[in-house]
Amino acid sequence: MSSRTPRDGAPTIRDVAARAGVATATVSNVLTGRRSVGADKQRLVLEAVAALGYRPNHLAASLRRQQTRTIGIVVPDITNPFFTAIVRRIEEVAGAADYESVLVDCNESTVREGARLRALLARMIDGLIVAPTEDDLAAHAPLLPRLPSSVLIDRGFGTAGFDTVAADNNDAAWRGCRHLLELGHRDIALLASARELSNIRDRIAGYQRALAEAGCGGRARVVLGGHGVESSRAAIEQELRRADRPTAVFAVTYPATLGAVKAIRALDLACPDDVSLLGFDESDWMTVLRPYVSTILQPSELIADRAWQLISARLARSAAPFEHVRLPCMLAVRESTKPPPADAAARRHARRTEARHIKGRMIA
Amino acid sequence: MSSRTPRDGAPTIRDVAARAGVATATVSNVLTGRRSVGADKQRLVLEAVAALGYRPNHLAASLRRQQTRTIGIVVPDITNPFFTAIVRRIEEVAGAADYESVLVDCNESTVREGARLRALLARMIDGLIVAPTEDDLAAHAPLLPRLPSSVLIDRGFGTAGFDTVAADNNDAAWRGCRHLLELGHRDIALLASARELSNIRDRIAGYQRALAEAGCGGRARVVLGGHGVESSRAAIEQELRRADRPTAVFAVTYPATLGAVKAIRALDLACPDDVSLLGFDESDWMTVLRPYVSTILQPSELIADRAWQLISARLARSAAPFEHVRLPCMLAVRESTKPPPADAAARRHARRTEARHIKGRMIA
DNA sequence: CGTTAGTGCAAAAACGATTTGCTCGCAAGC
DNA sequence: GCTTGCGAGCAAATCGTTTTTGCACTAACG
Repeated sequence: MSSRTPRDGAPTIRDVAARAGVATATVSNVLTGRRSVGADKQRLVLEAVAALGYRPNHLAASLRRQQTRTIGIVVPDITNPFFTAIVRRIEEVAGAADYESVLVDCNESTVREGARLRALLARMIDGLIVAPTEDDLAAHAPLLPRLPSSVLIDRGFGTAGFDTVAADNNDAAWRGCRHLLELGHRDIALLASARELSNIRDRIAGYQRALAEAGCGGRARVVLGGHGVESSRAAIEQELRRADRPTAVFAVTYPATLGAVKAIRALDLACPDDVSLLGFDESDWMTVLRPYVSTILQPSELIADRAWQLISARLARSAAPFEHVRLPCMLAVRESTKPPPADAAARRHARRTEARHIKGRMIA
Repeated sequence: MSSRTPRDGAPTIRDVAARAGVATATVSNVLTGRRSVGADKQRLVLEAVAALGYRPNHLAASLRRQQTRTIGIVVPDITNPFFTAIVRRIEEVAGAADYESVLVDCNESTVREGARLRALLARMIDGLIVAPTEDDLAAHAPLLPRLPSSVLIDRGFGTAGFDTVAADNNDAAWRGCRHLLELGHRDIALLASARELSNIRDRIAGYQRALAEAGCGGRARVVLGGHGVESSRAAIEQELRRADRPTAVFAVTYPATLGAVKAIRALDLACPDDVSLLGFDESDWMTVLRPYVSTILQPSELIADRAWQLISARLARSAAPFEHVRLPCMLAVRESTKPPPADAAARRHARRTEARHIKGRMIA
């Protein structure tokens, strides 16, 4: 009956207008509420909409309005519960604001990140929340001018020109390290992934700061284990095999934490009797693991919330100066961190006096 | 210089055409390769594209072509590693085929699922891969006619008219239960989430089938613990508190598995000495948990791959009859399943004779 | 009583691509 | 030599909305 009822079946705004006997503009106004419409026409339109089961084509609206109500979420590894939680939360709050989220998992690969970012930008997404695989987004320089309003989360803060949201990594690592120092540890190995990430750099810095304040600035042992569980395990296992093995391991990454647990298991070391372990992030399974590992908890949901807030503001054309949010972490002291074994203290003492003996006045 | 160089900066196909001195149709033909274009014009267009840094607006193309090269992925809980793996894989293979994935996490809520599905459909996505929160998609009946080519994964196979991909749940549960039976267990509790899900129903059926084959059809104990870890823990804990507690627990869900571990811990039962545990799905953390829990491994990546294949075919307008793929699971026997304790056998014997005594000939 | 402001509606112009005809040469076939 | 066919290229229509513009009509104000 109406001018066009093609096989794809979806009625258009014109069908509605025709059926209601009004202009398409009126239908649009009724539906969007941008301009007032007389009560009678309003009723006619609504009836026609209901009768036809009309649902506006979001694509056409997006094209016209030049905004898609879609954001991109780019993470290096959705398998990491820290990112899983963030993705989940962002999807939730964005969805509540009627924004769709398109997901990209780059698998910690910069080239994949570039390719997928390119594809994303062609879609005219309105905003982007990204945890980059590298610290310098300039790796994707040709894309940068095209970037919609974006928020960087967790890492990659080497590139200026974005809002950023992250845990207060420096403080978190500082507090974690202090906790170990207060227990009496002096040989604390830090197990991190890679120095190219701003969050990791901050964590290393916090660790070193705590060490320096305790007068052990020279004892920093930073072990780089890469992004995976296995590479982390291998790296820290090697460190734990040494005669002067650390009395405590501070793993500052989720995979590193699991890697450290595995290494300690593999070497048949007792935790925390032989070696203390402090981790980063959390898995439900930790609650049933003995010892229940002490860990630093990042406020992942808060990070997601703030990221969404910032993107929201930018979407509303805010031209406020870039914000750099740092959220405090929680140190959860559980069972895996205890004072170092007595013989370790003795060993340390021996080594120290020996060193004094050798280097003589040089330490003074 | 060109007719329009607005502040949003993005050059359009018209800008390219103007600069190259050709019609927009020619630019389109060069870029899409649908029709042949003379070598000279081709060069001109390509130069103009490069000079302007032109990137086609995917939105406009989608509107015209009536396809967005976007699929939706709807899962009940992305926090569950089974779904995390699937989402990750689908995003990967879809991305490789230049499809974007928009993610929806329904948090096991049907109303949220409906709302988000509605929003998704308005976007003209080309395909949908969904693991529904309920068995019957008819809960969202008004949406059904609008559904693009969709594949159901894991569950919700109560609704006809879709391709489906899942683990062979019946067989998996059968094999799991047989494993426990062969170890000598006769009191095996099945910890599941809810009967409304086809996958759960299949698992229950497989469990019951194995029991029946072993002649213990009457001993089925199905415990329903809901979707969460805590509710599962509470449910199975209650069961384990009973005097005639089961000698083995078969948790057929990822959260149920963790819940069962927690319950066993909470009751201070020894696993597998007091009670055996067989789980479903897997977490990296299991490898460091003692006992290393035996479990059923679903082929999540294969499920994702097959789902994408099916969607792919439908996107290419295949009108083949609906396919129902069932993929075999792997039973990983590790440390948490052992023969039942001797006294349990004794108890069982006692109970049986007692029952005989009471019921007399009735059993015969 | 004339002017202004305000309201409600229809028509038309975006949005930025793809696709459909149509024209124009030019070469091959009869 | 005339027609047929084909490859190239262009103008215009199209996808389905939103938004602007212009018109007609009413109410209020000077």
